[in-house]
Amino acid sequence: MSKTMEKGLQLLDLFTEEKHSWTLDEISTHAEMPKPTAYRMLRSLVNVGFLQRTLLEKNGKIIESDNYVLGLKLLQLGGRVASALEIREIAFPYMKQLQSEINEAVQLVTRDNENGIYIEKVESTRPVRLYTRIGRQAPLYAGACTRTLLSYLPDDEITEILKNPIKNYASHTPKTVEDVWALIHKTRQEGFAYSHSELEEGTVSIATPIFNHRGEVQYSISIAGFPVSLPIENVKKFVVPLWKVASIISKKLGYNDPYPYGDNITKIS
Amino acid sequence: MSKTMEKGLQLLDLFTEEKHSWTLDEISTHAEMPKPTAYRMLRSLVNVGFLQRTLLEKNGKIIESDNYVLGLKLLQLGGRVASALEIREIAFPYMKQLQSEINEAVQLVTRDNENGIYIEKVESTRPVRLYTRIGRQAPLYAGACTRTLLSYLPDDEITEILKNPIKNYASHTPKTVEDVWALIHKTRQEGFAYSHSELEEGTVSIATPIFNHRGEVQYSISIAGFPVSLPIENVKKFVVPLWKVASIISKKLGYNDPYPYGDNITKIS
DNA sequence: TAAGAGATTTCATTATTTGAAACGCGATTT
DNA sequence: AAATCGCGTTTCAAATAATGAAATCTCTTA
Repeated sequence: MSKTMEKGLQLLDLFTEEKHSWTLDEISTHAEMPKPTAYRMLRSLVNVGFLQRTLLEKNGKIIESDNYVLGLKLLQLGGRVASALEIREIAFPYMKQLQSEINEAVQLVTRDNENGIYIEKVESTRPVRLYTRIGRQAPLYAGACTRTLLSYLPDDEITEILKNPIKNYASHTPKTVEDVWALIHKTRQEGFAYSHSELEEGTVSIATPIFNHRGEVQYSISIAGFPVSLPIENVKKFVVPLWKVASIISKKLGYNDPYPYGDNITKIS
Repeated sequence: MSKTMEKGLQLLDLFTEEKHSWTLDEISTHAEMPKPTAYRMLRSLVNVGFLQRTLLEKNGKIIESDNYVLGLKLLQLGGRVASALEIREIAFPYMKQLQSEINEAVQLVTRDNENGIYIEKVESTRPVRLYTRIGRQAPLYAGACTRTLLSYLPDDEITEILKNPIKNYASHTPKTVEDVWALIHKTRQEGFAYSHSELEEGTVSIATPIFNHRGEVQYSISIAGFPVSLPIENVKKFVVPLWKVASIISKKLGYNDPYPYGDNITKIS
C-alpha cells in the first residue's frame, strides 16, 4: 500500500540484540538500498524518534556520530502496547503469586504469527537468575513456553509453521520436524511442556497452556530457571501450581469449559 | 526527508493509554488526513506489524474488525531498545539492592527531548504497590525523578523547555514556571527531589541525580511509593542510600569527580 | 598534502502517493 | 422487504514525492 513506509520500516529489523548499531553504509549494503535512499529514510526515522544517532565526544565537543541505534520512541510505544494487553492485568497477580511460592522466574508468552513473544515476566529473587525480556521473540518449536502455544494449534497450521527452517540454538533444540511433532504430541497428552537447553544452554522451563473464551490456547505461562532447581524428576511439583494458575486465568478470559488438566483444579481454589 | 513515512508514523501517536483503539474514520478525522490516504497508511502499518486489527467474533466466525491497535512488533522493538541501553545493566543490580533494603518501587529515568522516560524499574513486594511502566513518559517539571533531570540542565535549556504549557496532573503539580524554578533551585541545593501528588494523586517519590562521564545528569534514580511509607520527615533515610547508589552508578558511567552529595559516600562503599 | 572512506546534496527522471468520486456491504430505519 | 445510512474500500488521472547516479563535501589516514 505505502511502499515507501514499508520499505523504511523494514530497516528497523536490522537492529537486533546482536548488532544494535549501524552506519549508513552498512545499512545501505545490507538492505540493498541505494545510499541516498537509505540516508533519507534513516533521517526520517530519526525525526520521528524511532532511531537516534549516538553521541560522540570530539575534542571536547559533543556531536552526533554516524551510528544509528533504536530510539526511545520505540520504548514508549512498546510500553503502550503492553499496557493495552488485558491479559497482563489479569495474569500479573497470579504470576507474582507463583513466583512467591516457587521463587523462579515466571513468564507469559503469546503468539505473533510464526513466533512467540514474551509479554510479561516476574523475576526470581535468587542471586543467580534467569533474565528474559518483555518483547523478546522466540521460535515456536523450541522452548517450553512457545512450544505450548504451538502444540494446541490445528495440525495444518503447525505443518505450515514447521515449513520454516529449524535453527539450532542450544544442545537440546529439536533438530527436525519429526522431533518437534513428537514433542507436540507429548505436550498435548501431558498438558505441559518441559524444555532443557533448547533455546539457551543450561536453562530449563516448564509451561502450561492458557485458553481463551474460544477455547484456543492464546497464551502460555511458564516457570523458568536452572536444572538444579527445576529437575525433570520434580516436574509435577511445578506443573500442578502452573495448571492451577493457568486454569484461573483461562476462566477469567472467558474460557468456560473445565481446565482439561490437573484434575480440574479450578474447583479447589 | 521521507514525507510519506513521517506522516504515516505520526499516526502511531494517536494510540495512547487513554484511547488505544481507533477506527479508520476516527483516524482520518483526527489526523486531518483524507480517508483513502489514512486507509493505505494503516494497511502498511499493519503489514509491518506496528498496528493490528482487533479480532471480532461474528456468528461463530472470527474476523478482523475495523479497529486498529498497536501491534506486538512494537513490543519487540521496544524490548530491543531497552536491551541496548548500557545503563540498565549497570543500574539494575543496585536498583534491586535498594529495593531489598527499602521495599519500595525503584525507578530509573532518562530524558528524551522534552520528556522523561522510564527505562527500568524494580517493584516493591508490598501488597499495595505502585505500578509504573517501562517506556512511560512524564513531563520534566512534575515528579521527583523527571524534575531531577530538569534541574541539572543549563538554565537556558530549562527556560526553553518551560516555554511549553504546564499541565495539571494532580493536586501538587507545580502550577507556574516560577513554581518550577523554585523547585529546581531547591533540588540543586539539596541534591535530591521530593514529590508528593505531582503526577499521580497520593504517590510520593524521592529522586537523586546520576552523572555521566561528561558530568551531565543523564539519568535519575528514584524510590516511589505512598506517603505512609515515604513521609517527608524521613526523607534522609531514603536519600542517603539513593545517593550511595547514584554515586556508584555515576562512577561506573565514567564520572570521575566525587559525587557531590552525601558527604562523598562513594569512598565508604 | 594527497588519497581514501563514508556521509551528504543535486537534479532530472520515474514511481508513488494523493484524494474526489464511486462503489460495496452490512446495519438500521422506514 | 426495500430504502437509507455509515463506513470501509477501490478507482484513476493529476500532483507530488521518491529515486539514484554522479558530484560534492568532510573527515581520517597514509
